[in-house]
Amino acid sequence: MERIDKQCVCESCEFKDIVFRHLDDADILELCNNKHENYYRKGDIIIYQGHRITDFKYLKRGLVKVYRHFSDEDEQIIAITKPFEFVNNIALIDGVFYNYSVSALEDTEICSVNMDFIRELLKRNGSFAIGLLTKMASMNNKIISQFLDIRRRNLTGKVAYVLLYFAREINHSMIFDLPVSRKEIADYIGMSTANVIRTLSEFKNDKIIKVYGKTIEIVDAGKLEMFSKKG
Amino acid sequence: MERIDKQCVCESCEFKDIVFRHLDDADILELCNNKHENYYRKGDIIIYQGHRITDFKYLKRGLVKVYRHFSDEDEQIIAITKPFEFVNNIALIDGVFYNYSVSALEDTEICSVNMDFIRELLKRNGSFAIGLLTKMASMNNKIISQFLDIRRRNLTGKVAYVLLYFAREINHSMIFDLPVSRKEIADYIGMSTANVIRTLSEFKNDKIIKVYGKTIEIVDAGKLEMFSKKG
DNA sequence: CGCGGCTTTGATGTTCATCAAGTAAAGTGG
DNA sequence: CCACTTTACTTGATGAACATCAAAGCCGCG
Repeated sequence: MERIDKQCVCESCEFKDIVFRHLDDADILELCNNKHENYYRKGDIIIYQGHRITDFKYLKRGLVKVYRHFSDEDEQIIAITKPFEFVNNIALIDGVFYNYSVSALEDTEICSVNMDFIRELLKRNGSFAIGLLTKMASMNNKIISQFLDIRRRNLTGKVAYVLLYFAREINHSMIFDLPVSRKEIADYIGMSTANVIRTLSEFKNDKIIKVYGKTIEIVDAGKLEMFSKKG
Repeated sequence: MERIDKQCVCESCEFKDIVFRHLDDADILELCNNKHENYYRKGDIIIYQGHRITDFKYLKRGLVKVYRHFSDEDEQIIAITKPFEFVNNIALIDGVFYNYSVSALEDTEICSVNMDFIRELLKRNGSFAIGLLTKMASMNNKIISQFLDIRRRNLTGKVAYVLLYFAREINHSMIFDLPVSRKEIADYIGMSTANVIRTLSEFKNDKIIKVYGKTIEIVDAGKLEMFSKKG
């Protein structure tokens, strides 16, 4: 109980600055002893839809997709997010279950903190509560905003939009490896797989992008932007 | 400052049980003095997209639509919610603006509490923070869930879904007045106005619903359910 | 080397948006 | 209260956008 751990890794964690900024040293130390890190390989399922929520989880490294099954083999992708963007939507009430799954699109590191401890922290540390509220509100705003962005576009615009999203938000480069299959892009934007592929081929033929399997190079970002704006 | 107000209306407010449950009497009293209630007529705009967020607002009575403009005359409806379901997605950071508007679909009563005071309460009262977090998480889950529900259906299923939503969640009756125009239903489900009307007409011809202007009676909820399930 | 999954492309038909024209309803000013 | 204007609603016809189906190519993996 009185164990002093000078090497507490949470001290230097980037996430500390985002949500745990206002914890004092003692709390950080306790957090360190309460949290556990889990590593997932590409394709592993991190959170199962229908399971009970017991931990507060956030993404430290890697890339995940958040999605909902609605029948065998059929799924809708809610979000594809990178580190420090995803935290689970803790409902904080007993007896609440995940209504989505989360899986790793790349090798991924997840930090879990027991919900009871989070609840305790919230109770005694208001600044922490504000930080967490802010984080959750911002995540939800992003998700809803992206839903609307995608919904108002047509097929061409949707595909252009996600390409730009992957390039700018996820990979920060105009040449990148697609983190998902063609079918997953379709599940993301709510279109059929065949038409997603067709649209990519058209972009390729029009020399707007270059495609090497999973690798995409955006040649003419301006034109993509134009399509994304409504075309 | 020392004013004792035995008649504090917040004491008996239903919303107190939802979010402000864990405030002590002194805080409730202070809340009472910090909050102000606003009344809106049907059609009034309560929150303007683009305006700075200064208050925590929640819906006490009435019905509102939450929506985003993306060009003149064009809007997307994010949610139609009833009392105690809507609270604004407080971002709690300075310099943050609403990225949606809220307007009254019926005569509506909104309670506003200055954000600084909410921030103060969050800081010193963890149970309050947990309640607010829970409320926000649940609201966002509902919105996202409904988005997915609507997206995976075709035109007929979407219209059937919203009719059942209005009947069950909003009006608690199989005969009710539509709180929105046909165009707004279209903006809600992301289809064209003409096709929403066409679908309603088909339901009417098939004797699944009866339509008297804005009044709808669901005659065969089972068939609507069937269409809503995917048909 | 052969199997299975992902990808690609074409052909076909369905679903849906759009346009247009007309009707009902609701607000507005005299 | 009525004529007028405007806005909401309705319906049909047309074409565009998109899903679906099917067949074939590619690619990784055992």
